[in-house]
Amino acid sequence: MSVSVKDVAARAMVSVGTVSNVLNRPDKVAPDTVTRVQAAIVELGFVRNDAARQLRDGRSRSIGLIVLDVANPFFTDIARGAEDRAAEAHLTVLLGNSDENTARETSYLDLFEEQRVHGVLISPLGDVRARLERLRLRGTPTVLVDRQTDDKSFSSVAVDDVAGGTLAVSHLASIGRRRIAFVGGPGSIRQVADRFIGARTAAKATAGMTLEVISTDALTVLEGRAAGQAIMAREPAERPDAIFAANDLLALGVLQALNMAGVSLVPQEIALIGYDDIAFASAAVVPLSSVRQPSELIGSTAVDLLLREVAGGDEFAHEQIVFQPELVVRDSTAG
Amino acid sequence: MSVSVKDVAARAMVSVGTVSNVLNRPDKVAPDTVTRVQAAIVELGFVRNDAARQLRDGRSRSIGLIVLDVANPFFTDIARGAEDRAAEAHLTVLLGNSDENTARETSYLDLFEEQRVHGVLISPLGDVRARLERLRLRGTPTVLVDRQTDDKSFSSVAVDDVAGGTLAVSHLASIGRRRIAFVGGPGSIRQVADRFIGARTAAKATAGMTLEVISTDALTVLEGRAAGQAIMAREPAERPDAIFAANDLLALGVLQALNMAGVSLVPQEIALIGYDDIAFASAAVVPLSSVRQPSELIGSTAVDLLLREVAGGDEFAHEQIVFQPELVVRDSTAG
DNA sequence: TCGGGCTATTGAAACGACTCATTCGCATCG
DNA sequence: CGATGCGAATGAGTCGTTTCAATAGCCCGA
Repeated sequence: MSVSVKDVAARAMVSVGTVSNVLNRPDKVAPDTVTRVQAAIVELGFVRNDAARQLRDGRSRSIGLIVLDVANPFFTDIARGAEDRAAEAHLTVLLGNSDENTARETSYLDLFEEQRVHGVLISPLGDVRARLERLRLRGTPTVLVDRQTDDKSFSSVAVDDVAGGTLAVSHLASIGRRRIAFVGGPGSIRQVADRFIGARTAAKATAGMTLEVISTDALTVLEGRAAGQAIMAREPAERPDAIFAANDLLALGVLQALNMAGVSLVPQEIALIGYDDIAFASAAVVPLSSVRQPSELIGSTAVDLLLREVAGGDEFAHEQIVFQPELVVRDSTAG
Repeated sequence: MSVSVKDVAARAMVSVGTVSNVLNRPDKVAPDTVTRVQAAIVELGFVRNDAARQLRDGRSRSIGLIVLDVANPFFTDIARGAEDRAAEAHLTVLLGNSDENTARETSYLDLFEEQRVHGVLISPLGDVRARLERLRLRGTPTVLVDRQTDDKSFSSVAVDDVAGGTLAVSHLASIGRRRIAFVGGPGSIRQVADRFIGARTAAKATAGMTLEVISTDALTVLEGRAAGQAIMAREPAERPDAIFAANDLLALGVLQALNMAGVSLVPQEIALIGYDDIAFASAAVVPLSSVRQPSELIGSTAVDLLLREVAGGDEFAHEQIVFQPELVVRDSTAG
């Protein structure tokens, strides 16, 4: 059925070893032999069988990436950064979407383990530490993405979410807002928790500021809309005068809800700021203020760290890289 | 290093064949043997090596999906639909992003071929027919996504883009617009070409309607913004009174540009309609009218067709499925 | 007690590429 | 003319799983 090195060897009248050499170290083979073998390859339409290669050297040429939500441009940007850097190292990225669901997260880890993946990049959801330790014992290193570890046992690439939260709420304070609502959840997601901590810090530092939490079940446009509707259901006096949403998807949802109410409340009545600065933020009903993270850079850096771990072996000092977020002010927090 | 069936067999004091049977047909094995083997598996932390399985049965348990742009929510939706359906059949989806770039497209096809992928779903860019024929000869069927074939030699799932184009422009006509601009490109992308054809048809059917083309190099927010700026650079009298953008990303970009100009021109001066109805369309500065496609359904249907081809063997009658698009009217074409 | 009919288990072969110790052929040198 | 050195080519063995024909063991009926 499928053409194998053996067929190529037969046709070129050389041994399989030579074919393999032509494929992998052509300089070790006499020029005319190379030509002959390559001709045979073309004539027969030979294509390497990756499974056989993988079997032989015990690991695949892919790295697994598990993100919380592919529908979130922040993560597709990370994926793109990772993919580009991986391609330079002749590696492929397998993209898994945990969808903020631990079962899916686990099932992707299972898959990656069966595939003997080169390494794993993960934006973890549940408590996967034990799992990752096991992978490491097997020789598959992990880099945590968008998350710092408490201990130093893993490499990680993250953005300082506490600082980001502070950035957002300080900004709201600076435009005179005092009754802040934090929209986000579940709190088990570390990014959400940290952004809230940062927000709380800033709130405490501001005289007369109150901070309430409106919690959501996921970081999606839909959940944001629900939160926005809950706010609009209140008496106007009971509403916050500023909202900090844990990410842009939520913020856009909130914005939709506030706008469906008819009058345009943002930013006069209610200021709104999101997080991630996805491409759509600037195109929103009211261009959205946000906290920008260097997403592609996160992805490519994660791959760099991973490759370093792969090369370094066990006795590698894990590295924790933390980027700083950046405030982006637009109309939604004007005045 | 890695634990193999052999180790499990030794520990459970059975043969490797029996371990394999426990893994694949536990009903053929005596109950207490099953228990013993499973215990050994847990104790040793055995995980199947996928490469070896693939090598054995000649193909992987993945299907390859090549899309034009992962940053476009339309395609991530398709991917999600495909992934869910594939998971039901215990298959994985490898997502490749051609980025509207034939070199990348080819390189993903190479990769999938080396991986002996189960089948390929592709939203083709260049002329890949020959390539796909070759894959088919190797036993790897293809389903074209978001594209109908001219001949009937491939299965395909598509949406009637000509109808969609007509839908959009007829709608613009119905709200009294006559000087239409079509923003889109490159024309080599079939979706773009078809939507334009549909637009032209509708334009011709409308008395006094003119249709100009403002062409772009890609279907991105950035390109859309450039097109919008080009329009704003004109004398107001020279500007169109309605814009049909080939997709929502472009439309959002155009919208940004028109809005940066300060005054809010949409929809009074210029009506705007996009295509795809991505989730962000309704959250735009001016909620965007669009033409909706059933994206997740496209993805899952494509996998269905693919599986049918895999099962059906060579003598399978290829199926062409065409969905109808649907007009979604929002503020950007109000009045 | 022997044989037939079961079920449970075995173990070797096969999948395809890669590696590496070995061999081959040839030219150069003493 | 034999020894030495060197580049080129070889081919068996390996990776881990699955398959399948063959075997082992067992019970039951004749």
